[in-house]
Order: sequence, then C-alpha cells, then structure tokens
Amino acid sequence: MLPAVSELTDHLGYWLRQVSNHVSHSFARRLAAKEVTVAEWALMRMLYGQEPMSPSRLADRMGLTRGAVTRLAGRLIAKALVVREFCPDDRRAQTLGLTAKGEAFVPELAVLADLNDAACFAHLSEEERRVLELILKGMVARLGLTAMPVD
Amino acid sequence: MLPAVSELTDHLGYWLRQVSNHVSHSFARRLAAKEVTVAEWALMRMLYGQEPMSPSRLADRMGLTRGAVTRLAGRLIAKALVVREFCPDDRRAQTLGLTAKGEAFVPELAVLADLNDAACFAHLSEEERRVLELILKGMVARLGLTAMPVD
DNA sequence: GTGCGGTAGTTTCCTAGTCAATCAGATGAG
DNA sequence: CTCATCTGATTGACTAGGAAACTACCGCAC
Repeated sequence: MLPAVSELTDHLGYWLRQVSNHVSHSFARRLAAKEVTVAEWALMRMLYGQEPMSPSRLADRMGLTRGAVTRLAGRLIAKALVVREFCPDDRRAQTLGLTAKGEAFVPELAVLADLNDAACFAHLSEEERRVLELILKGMVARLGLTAMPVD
Repeated sequence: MLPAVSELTDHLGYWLRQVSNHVSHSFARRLAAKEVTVAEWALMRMLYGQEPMSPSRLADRMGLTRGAVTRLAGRLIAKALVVREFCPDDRRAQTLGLTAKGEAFVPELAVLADLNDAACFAHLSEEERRVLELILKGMVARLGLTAMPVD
C-alpha cells in the first residue's frame, strides 16, 4: 500500500495557478492579434506617461533580469515602438522611452487588457470581485511583493 | 496630453498573477533543494498511485504538448524516477510509470507542496481561505478548465 | 594621475516550452 | 491485399527567460 499523499487539488496554489494561467493566456491571445507579447505590453505600459527610464529600473520593476530587458527592448526597438537614448553625462547609461508609434499603441492595447479582465471575471458577483481583490492585495502587501509579474 | 489609460493595477488579473507567481516560485525554490522542477513534480504526482499512462494522456492532463512531455519524461528517465515501457499490442505506443525510486520520492515532495501552500496562505483567516477557494473553483468550473497548469 | 571597486548594459550558455515536420505503426475502405 | 489516412511519439527550429561572465565606464582614494 502506498503512503497517502495530498492531492494536487488540495492546494489553494493549484487553483490559483489554474485561474491565473487562464487569464494570462487569454490575454496573450488577444495581444497576439496585434503582434505583441505580454512582456512587450508590460514594458510599454511601464513607459507610458513616464520619463524615459533606464533598463535596470525597468528590470527591477518588471521582475526581470537586466539581460532579459536588453533583449526585450531590442525586440521593441526593432518594431519601432521604443527608442534607446544614450546619456551624454554617463556613457555606460541609456534610457528607454516610447516612440510616437509606441505611445499611440498603448491605449489600444489597454483596451484589450480591460476587455480581457472584464471577460475573465465577468461571472463573478460585485461582492466576489471585491473580496477577491481584497484578499489578493492583502497577500501582495503581506508577502512584500513589489515587482510586476511578467512570466 | 496623453489619453488616460487604465493602470495595470486596475485589473484583477494583475493581482492574481502577482500572487500566483509568488506561490509558484516559492514552490520551485523548495523543489530545487531536491533537484526537481515543478513540471517534473507535476508529472510524477500524476503517475503516483495510477496505472502507467501514455505520454499523450499526460500531455492532455498537464496542459503540455506531446513534444514537451517527450522531453520532460526523458529528463525523469535520466534521473531514474520514471520508466518507459513499450506496449506489445501497439508498437507505436508506450507507457510511463514511476520507478520504485520515483514512487518513494513523491510523498517527500508532497510534504514540500503542503508546506508551501501552508506558508503562502498562512496569514489568511479560515474564512478568507474558504472564500478564495470557492471563487477560484467556481472560475475553473465556469471557464471549463481541465488541464492541470504547469507553466 | 593611477588604479581599484562598483555599476550599466550586453552576451553566452543553459533550460524549458511551442509549433510543425517527420517517422513508424495501425486501420479501414475498396 | 493495399494504399490512404490517422495516430503516437520524436525531432528540429525557434522563442523567451535566468545565471554568470564579460565589457566599458564612472568615481574615489591615494
């Protein structure tokens, strides 16, 4: 007889992951129609309405390594959505900002984010949404999470 | 003046992802101490206490492609945690099952899963946990999710 | 001014997925 | 029978990220 072992479904983490994955994949599919990935969206949204920002700062905020941001920024620059600018006063440093094209694109993508969230949580009652938000925000505060999740 | 655009933090999906990522990464770190990845754990847990099962079936249940399962199984076979057996009646087909070593390992890893879940949700009240579970399970049912989340 | 430690960004190598092409074997229509 | 078609598994090409080594540069102690 095998030792009894907890079921995967005994864990809240299991259900959380299941739902979170669904929401993210659903969003990824919507973004794909505009040929944008979730990470690209996240970076662009970070820059929207902000002063241009260093890759390191973006890496911190997005919870990515600097290497990942180098590559991600490279892809966005190739699409002419982001510009890299070198700092005159510190020749190591650079700054990333949205191009006009990128800036015009963000509101369009934000609509998809709104739609996705609305669709995914549509069947929850107002009360359920409120409670879920409270619990999740409470956990983030308690766990001391600061970086924005990309993966 | 730029068009106003919803904040990332306006979306429930944002908070969900943040928490879900934390829980998963925390679990991944625990598993790493035993040199196991989350995907490896998931596959082993699928096989525990079951008849050996085809890679295709595992792929369906885990929400991975068959190609991914081929590779994942390869890694577990290399660690002698899983065995591949060829079906005598259909020479295309095979079946994956736990080795004795793999079977003995699962309960040990299940403890880590329990610990992780307990730690991550420790500060929620009994009531909050109950409500969270209800909401998440309701969403899974509503969204018709069946595959187990791995990524 | 020289050199040393720290910092900014890049690059290389690795892991782990996907998708699509492929191979081998089963199966059924004629 | 036999051949087209379907199915199970594998493989190759590609994507995206992490870790750590590497490059270039700043700034400070002396």
